[in-house]
Amino acid sequence: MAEHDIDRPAPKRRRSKGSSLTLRDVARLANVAPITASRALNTPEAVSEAILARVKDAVERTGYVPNLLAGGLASRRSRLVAAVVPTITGSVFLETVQALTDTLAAHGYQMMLGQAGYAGTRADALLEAIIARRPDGVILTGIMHSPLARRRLVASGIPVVETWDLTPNPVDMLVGFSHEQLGAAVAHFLHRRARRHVAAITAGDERAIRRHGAFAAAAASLGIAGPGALAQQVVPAPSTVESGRAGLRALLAQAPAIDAIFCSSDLVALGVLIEAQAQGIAVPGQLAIVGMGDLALSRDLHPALTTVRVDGTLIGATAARYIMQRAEGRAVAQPVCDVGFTIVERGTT
Amino acid sequence: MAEHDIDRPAPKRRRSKGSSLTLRDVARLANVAPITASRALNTPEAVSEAILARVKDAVERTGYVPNLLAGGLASRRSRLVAAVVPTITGSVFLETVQALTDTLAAHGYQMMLGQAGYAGTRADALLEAIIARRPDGVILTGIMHSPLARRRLVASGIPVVETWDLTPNPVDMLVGFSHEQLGAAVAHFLHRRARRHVAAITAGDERAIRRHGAFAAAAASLGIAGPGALAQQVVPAPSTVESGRAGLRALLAQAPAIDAIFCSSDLVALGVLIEAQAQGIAVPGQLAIVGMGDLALSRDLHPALTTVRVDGTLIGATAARYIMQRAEGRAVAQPVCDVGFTIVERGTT
DNA sequence: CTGAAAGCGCTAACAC
DNA sequence: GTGTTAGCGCTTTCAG
Repeated sequence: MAEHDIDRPAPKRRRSKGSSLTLRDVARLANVAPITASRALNTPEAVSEAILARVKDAVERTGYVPNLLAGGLASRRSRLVAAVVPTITGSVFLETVQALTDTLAAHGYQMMLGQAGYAGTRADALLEAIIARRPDGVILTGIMHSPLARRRLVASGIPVVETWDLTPNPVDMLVGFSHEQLGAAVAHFLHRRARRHVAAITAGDERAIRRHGAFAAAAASLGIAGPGALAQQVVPAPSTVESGRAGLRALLAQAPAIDAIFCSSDLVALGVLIEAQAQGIAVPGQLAIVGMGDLALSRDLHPALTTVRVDGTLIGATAARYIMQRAEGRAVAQPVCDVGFTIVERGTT
Repeated sequence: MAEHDIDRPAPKRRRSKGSSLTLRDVARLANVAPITASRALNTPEAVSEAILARVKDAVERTGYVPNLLAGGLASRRSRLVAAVVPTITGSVFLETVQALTDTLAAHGYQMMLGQAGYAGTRADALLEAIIARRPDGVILTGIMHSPLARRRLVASGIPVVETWDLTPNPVDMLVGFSHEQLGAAVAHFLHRRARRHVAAITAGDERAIRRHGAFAAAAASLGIAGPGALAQQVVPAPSTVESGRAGLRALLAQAPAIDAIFCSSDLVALGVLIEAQAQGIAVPGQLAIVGMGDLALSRDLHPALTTVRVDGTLIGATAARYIMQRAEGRAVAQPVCDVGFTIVERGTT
C-alpha cells in the first residue's frame, strides 16, 4: 500500500454510472485518438478522408451526440446566446426573438430566453443567472439598465448587443433606431395630413415616453398640440387593447376636439379603433389613428391601421450576426446599426 | 531534465490567458478548500456560520459568478431546460413559454427556446442541438413528432414533457387537454345556443384538424352540420387575421345559410369578425363566432369574442414542475395532467 | 495529418 | 464540518 506510486496510477473512471456515450467510445470504435475524432467532427477539413469516414461511421452507428457543455468548458465557447426581453407575451419584440433564434440556430448556436419584467426587479438576478452560463453573447431588448447589471456585464467581458434603441453610451454594440426621430416624424406626418388637434396614448415604459416626448415637442412647434399642453394618456406597460379603449374615453373627456391619436403600440391603437367604432366615431373621418409596431394583424383591420413599422427581423438578424462575429474572434467594424423606421400609411389616417 | 519526476509535477495552469475568476480564487481568499467554498454557495446549511460569512464576503469582494457550465459537467445537471415551439410569433403558446421561463427562473433553471417550424424539417436538427446541451428536461409544444426525434429523445434519457395535447402514447410526461373533447363541446355549445347551420375555419395544423374533426362529427350527429358535409375552410398555419377574413368570404360563397363559425384560433376569429363587420353582417345576430385560445385582446373586442380558453400558464407551470422534480431525482407520481378547457361565452354568440 | 498530455472550473466520493 | 482526490467530456498546446 505505497502512499505514492511512482507510475501514475491508471485513471479509474469512478463516477461512470449513467456511463453516457462519449467521444472516447466513438474514437475507440474508429480506431483513432479522441482528439482525432474531435477534429473529424469539428474541423473535418483537417483530417484525412479515410479517418473522416471511419469516425462518421462510428458516430452513425452509436448515435453519438457530442456534449457541448464539456466542449464549451474546454474551448471557452458555449455557443449559447442569451436574449433578454421585458416579457414575452404581447411583446413587440417577438419578431426580433424569432429572427435571433433562427439566425443563431442556423449557425449552431442556441438561444436562452430570459424575462426581466417591466419593473426591473428581476433584472439583476436574471443577469447573474445568464452570466453563470457563460454565453457567447447577450442581447438586450427593452429596458434592463440597472447600473449593477451594466457593471456585471462589462466585467464579464461577454459581447453585448442592445437593441430597439440608440442610446448615447451603449454597453457595447447597438442595433436600433431613434425613438425621438420617430416621435417627431409622426407629428409631422399628422400635420401634413391636416390634423390640427393631435393627442397621444402612451404606455408607461421609458422608450414610449421618450418617443411621445419628441412627438409632443414637434406637435407643439407645429401648432397642432391643442390649446394647452398635448392631450395625453399614460397607460401601464405592457400595453393592451383595453388600455386603448379606456384611453380614448379618457382623452375624449379631457379634450373632445382631438382629431388624431398617436398610440405607443398597435394593440393600444386597436383598442382606440374598437372604442371609436363602438361610439360611432368615424375613422379616419373624425379621428385619425397611428399605431406603433406594425403587428401582423394591423394590416388586416378594417380600416387597416396606419402605423410605424420597425424591422424587428432585421434587428434580430443583425444582432445575431454581431454576436457570432465576436464569438468567432473577428471584430465588428461598425458595432452600431440604425435600422430606421417607416410610417406605413393605411386606412386609419 | 528528468523525463519522469517521481513526485507528480505541480499542475501548471497553461491556458490561463483570460484567467477568469474561479472558485479557487474565492476559496483562497476565504482561506478554505475549493470544495468548501462550493458547499458554502450550493448547500449553505452544510457549512459553519463563520466559513459561510468568509466565503460570502470573498464572493462579494471579487464579484465572483460561478461557471454553471463547469458545474453542470461535474454534477451532470445543467439546470438548462429546452422548450420547443413551432414558431414563436403569433403563437398560442406564448403564455406557456412565459410561465415556463418564470417558473424555471424562480428555481435557478434557465430556458433555451427552439423553433421547430410548422413544416417539421428543422425538428431533427434542432433536437440534436438541444440534446448536445444536455438539458435537464425538454418541453415540447405543438407538433414535433418525427420518429427519429422521438428515438433520440428516448435514447438520451432526458425527461420530456409533451404539452397542449393528450396523446395516447407519450414519449414521457404529458400536460394537456383533449382536442377531441374540445371540438365536440363547441358543437354542443352552439347547438344549445340554437345555431343550426354551423361551419368551421381550420388552420392546417394537426391538432386543429383533430379538434375540428370532432366538431364536425358532433355537429353532424346533432343535425346542425348543414345539408351535406360541414362547411369548412382550411387555411395555412400559422393562422392570421387575414385567413379569417378570406375564410369567411369563402364560406359565405360556399354555404350562405351558415349561422355560426368555429375558428381554430382567436386571430382567425378576429378576422371573421372584422370581415362580418365590413360586410354588414350582424354578429351575433346573423352569425355567431367562436374562437380558440382566448388571447388577451379577445375580451376587449366589440363585441367581445366567445372563445375556448386553455390555461396556458397552468400548462407551463406544471410542465416546469414536472421537469424540476425529475431533475432533482424525485419521481413524478402522476406524469399525465389534463388541464381541461373552458368555453368563455362573450358577445359573439 | 495524428497523437499525448494537460487541463477548462467545478463537484461526487470518500476520508478524517 | 472540512479537506483530498479524481474525474465530468471535451479541446488546447505542443510534439512528432
